[in-house]
Amino acid sequence: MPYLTQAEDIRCAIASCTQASILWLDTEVADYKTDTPQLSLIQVLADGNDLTAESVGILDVLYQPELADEFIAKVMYNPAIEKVFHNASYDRKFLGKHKAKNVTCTLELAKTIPYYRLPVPNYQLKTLTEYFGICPQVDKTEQTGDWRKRPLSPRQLDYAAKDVVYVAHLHRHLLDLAQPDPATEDIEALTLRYRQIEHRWKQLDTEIQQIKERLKAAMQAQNVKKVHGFRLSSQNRTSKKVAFHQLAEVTKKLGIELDISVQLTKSLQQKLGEVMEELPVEEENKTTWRLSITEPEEEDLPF
DNA sequence: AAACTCGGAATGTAGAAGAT
DNA sequence: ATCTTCTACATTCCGAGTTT
Repeated sequence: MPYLTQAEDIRCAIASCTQASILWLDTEVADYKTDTPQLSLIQVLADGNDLTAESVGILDVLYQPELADEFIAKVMYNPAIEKVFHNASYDRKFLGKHKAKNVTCTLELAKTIPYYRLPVPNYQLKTLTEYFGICPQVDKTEQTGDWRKRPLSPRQLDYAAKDVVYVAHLHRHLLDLAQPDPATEDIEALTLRYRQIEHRWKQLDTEIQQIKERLKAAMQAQNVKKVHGFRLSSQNRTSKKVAFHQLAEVTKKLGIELDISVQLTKSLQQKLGEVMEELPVEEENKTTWRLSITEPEEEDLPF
């Protein structure tokens, strides 16, 4: 794997990055626990056909932050290049913040996939990598290592390179599980599948529902605040209201500018009657869709 | 029957704080 | 270094009443 420390080599690598349409990335940070964390490495994988640790570029920017800035300006700010990270919000802090464009996060992507398709206890890179069989056993001990010391140990470089490779493979797997295009969905198949699992679902759903209610009531009655994994909490809500005419009167008297509009419900509109015409009423139209499902016909019960 | 409305409850979300 | 959890706030959902 190319481990680059010389400025000209790194510049060259950045230049070739700008030619890519998609990059898989990871970073390592020195002094991450202090209030002055510093970018140590930028690991880049540019070739989608060669997802191996040997093709990962490791850019050592710890003592040459101007090269990191160059990377940020030329790659991170460029909306034409898709940048894929795991937990991108963290790396973003060091790589361009909100000005970074076209950033994809495999953590966020994984979270959008429903549990039944991706049944994992958490979305750590280690967990997902092992779940998809990308690597049978991921060693994370280097993660909290010292990324300021130089030279870096072979173990550290190996870890740094592998992490990006995992991200790239994971990205592939997640895209395979992504939502199908509504335009080409098989509606017939979906309705059939719905009827198939409807019965089982209702049984489980109603039971879960009832268990939750019983637990809530029982914990309240027996004053149990928590039992392993279940927590009962309460919150008070206080809301305040004033009669409309009083609010209008006071604000007018004191000349208070309130930029508020009032929802004109059907009944209000009736009360206002013709006065409606004289008001600068703001209209907003929106269409909402809802799916209603009726009991299946007796004949075609699927069970 | 079906389509609207509405309000409160349920659920989602962003960002900070906390935990290995 | 990477997530998970927490909290305040926003958005969506859903049942029920009303109208078409």
